[in-house]
Amino acid sequence: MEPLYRPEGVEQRWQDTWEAEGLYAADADDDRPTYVDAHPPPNVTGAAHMGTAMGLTLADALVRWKRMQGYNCLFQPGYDHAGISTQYQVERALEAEGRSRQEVGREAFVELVWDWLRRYGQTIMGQFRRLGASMDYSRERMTMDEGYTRAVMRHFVHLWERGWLYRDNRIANWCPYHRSSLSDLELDHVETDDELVSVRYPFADGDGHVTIATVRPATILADVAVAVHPDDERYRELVGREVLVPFVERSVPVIADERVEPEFGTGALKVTPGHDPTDFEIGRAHGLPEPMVIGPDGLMSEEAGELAGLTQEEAGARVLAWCEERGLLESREPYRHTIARCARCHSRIEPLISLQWWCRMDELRQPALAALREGRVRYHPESQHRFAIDSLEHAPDWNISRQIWWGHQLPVWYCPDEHITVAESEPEACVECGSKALRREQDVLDTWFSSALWPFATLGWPDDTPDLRRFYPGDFNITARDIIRLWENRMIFAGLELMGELPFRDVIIYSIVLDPKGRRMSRTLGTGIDPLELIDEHGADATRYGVLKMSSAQDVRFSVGAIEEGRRLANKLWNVARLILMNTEGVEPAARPRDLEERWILARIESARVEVEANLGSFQFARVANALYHLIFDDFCDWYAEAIKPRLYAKDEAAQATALAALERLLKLLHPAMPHVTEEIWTQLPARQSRLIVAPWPAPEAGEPGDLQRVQDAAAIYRRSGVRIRLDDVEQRIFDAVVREQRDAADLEGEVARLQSEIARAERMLGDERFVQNAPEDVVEGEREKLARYRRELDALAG
RNA sequence: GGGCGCGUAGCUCAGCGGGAGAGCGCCCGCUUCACACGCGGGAGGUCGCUGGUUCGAUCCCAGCCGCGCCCACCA
Repeated sequence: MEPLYRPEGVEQRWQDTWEAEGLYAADADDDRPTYVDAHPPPNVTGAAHMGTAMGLTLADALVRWKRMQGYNCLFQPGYDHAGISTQYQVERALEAEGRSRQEVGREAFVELVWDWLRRYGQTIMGQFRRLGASMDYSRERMTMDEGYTRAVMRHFVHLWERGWLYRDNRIANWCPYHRSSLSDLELDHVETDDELVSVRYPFADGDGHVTIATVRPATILADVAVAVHPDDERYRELVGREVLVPFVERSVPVIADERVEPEFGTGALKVTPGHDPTDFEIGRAHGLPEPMVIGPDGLMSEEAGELAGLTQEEAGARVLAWCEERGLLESREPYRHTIARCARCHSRIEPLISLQWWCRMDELRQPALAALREGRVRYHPESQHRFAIDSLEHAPDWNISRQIWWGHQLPVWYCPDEHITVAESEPEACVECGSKALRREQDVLDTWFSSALWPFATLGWPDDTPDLRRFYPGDFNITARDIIRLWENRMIFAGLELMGELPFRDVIIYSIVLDPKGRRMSRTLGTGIDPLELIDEHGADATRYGVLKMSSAQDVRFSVGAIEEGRRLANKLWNVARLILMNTEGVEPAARPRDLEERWILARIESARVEVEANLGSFQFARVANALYHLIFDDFCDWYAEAIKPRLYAKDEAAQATALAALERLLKLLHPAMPHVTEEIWTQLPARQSRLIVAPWPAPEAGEPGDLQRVQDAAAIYRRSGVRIRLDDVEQRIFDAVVREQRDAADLEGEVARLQSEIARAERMLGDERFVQNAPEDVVEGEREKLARYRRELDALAG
């Protein structure tokens, strides 16, 4: 064994070995209790980033822990076809060759995407393996593989039969680049410098005008009304009158609607149902027409008359010029506001009316809401639980159709009379009129419509499979905060609706990893950090440890220091293992504690076991990392190992056997966090029955009462004394003796003074009736214990 | 605009009602036979600000100030 631990070859070897030996595999015939994570499937064309690495590490630590506890673990790997995102990447690649998707045609384009996936996809599972994620890679799935597609079709048909799907002309976010509608969740909102213009709308029947403000003068052409707030004194008498829309000189009514914000602009709103979501609602409420003057390409459409074909900027300029000539342009001022852009291609979003498929949320959300409110499924941390309930409660109907080509085509057919037939596979005839001239809906489903099925579609649903019976429901799901509404809540209601059972009990929301300057890590900003580079440089164990350590708060700054700490920890563990292994040849591990420090370290490891279990169980991973670090550095190495060294050199068999037993337990506790280095050391221990990855997790063990306390007292004094251990002396001492020995060399005066002042302080507090009566019992008890300890220490020093 | 969170040692962060902590960095001393990715010692802090509750507040409450993330149709 080299003195410097080098993870490079070691980690790769163990990853290969564990997988080859089937230790990651989940078996439906294995009837031990199950532990299941249907892990978030990354975008098939993506690369792992820090968030991916964090979610994966936390999940893997839990899975490894439970595997050692004897659970039949399923850690499910796979990919999401990620409709819009993937299509966008392939389109970009096409454009680089000077071609467009339209030229290629739909069928060929979809084939191209598949080719692309075969070539560039499938890289993330390599990254997952490299981090040591103990997934059952033989079960890899993709949300568009054959079986999964059947599940998606069944999902759609099921919702249709329940009467929760409908097709309607509604205003939707439209991306002119993708030529598709987008859900609200697929947008970015970007601050933009714009211009707010005020334009006069003259009364149709006389003098005077109403002034409105707009940032999009081109949409004036599609105005159908001017709206004011019903309580707005300034305009009350105008309601019911008619005004002339500039440029088109169409007469439209002034109406009253509560959606108008009297404080904004002039308090009068031009109503353009075709191009604005609020206006659309107002228009529907008042039965107004819904003309559109902007087309799917973002340019002015035929309905814009002489302005057809112009960009919105050009058209807007023409409209304003027209107004200016007639004295209708009141003002133009710079205006900064946020506008919606496509999260993928950053095109400016056009709200347009289009024919879309929708999923009604009213009934679907109810069982999920009840489950959340009753705590049958819990988000961690608690604050996210409240957010999840709130966003599910207010979720509007779900636009599930997308006008793109890559994805699950809706299982919907239309006859020439536009009757709708919904079926899992191609029907023979229209269900209403029997017509055989059916054409299939061209739209595809929102990616999340399929992702929502992940916890059970990966197990074979809609078929009744042994896997499904064994591994559903799962135990937890772990994800980033911004996915709660997109995915987590939808898995919850889909699981309840289709399986009749919640897909998991716990949802863990991990930290958002910011760059060292506190900005969001982003590939486009170049502020991302590639986990693979970290693994190459520091090792997977070190990276895992660092990620655990960083995972405490809601937003965390990336700090390479945490990963370096992990590397030092791995090295430290490696070296203390060398010390023990080099000096215990031919000895079997067995806890045979004789001296106090031996009883103490076993008790200390036991207390660490309790701490690790409690914190893994409550998903407080940073505390796990912290507990392990101090256990190893402060207690096991600096103290225990130093103390027993002479006995190891002297081939004291009881000490040797105990050291091996202690090391064994230590490795087990550390394995979920740092699996590779621990397994590597494990194989070098004598008489191994199994791999560490499947070795039994330590059972609770009773120690000698008081051991931990007594040695900690001695250690505290010893450390403060400033005297280093002299190895030849250590062998003979038991700790009470050590303390006596040290006191001559120690700064006794200072130590005694300090203890006396502490004792005085504790006595003062305990003598204060207000404290004893008012403070919580455990606090008072804590003070009593401190007082007792200080007195013991003082006695020990006094000899 | 709404929600959530954060301001503690130069940096990254723990602690969350009774002694101000860790790791890194810095200073001093150690080629001690597991480890210099180490060992021992040390310097460094009005615990963002202002009030309140309490015998006592870094910790609880309120209000400010600063920062971040998520969300959002004020034209």
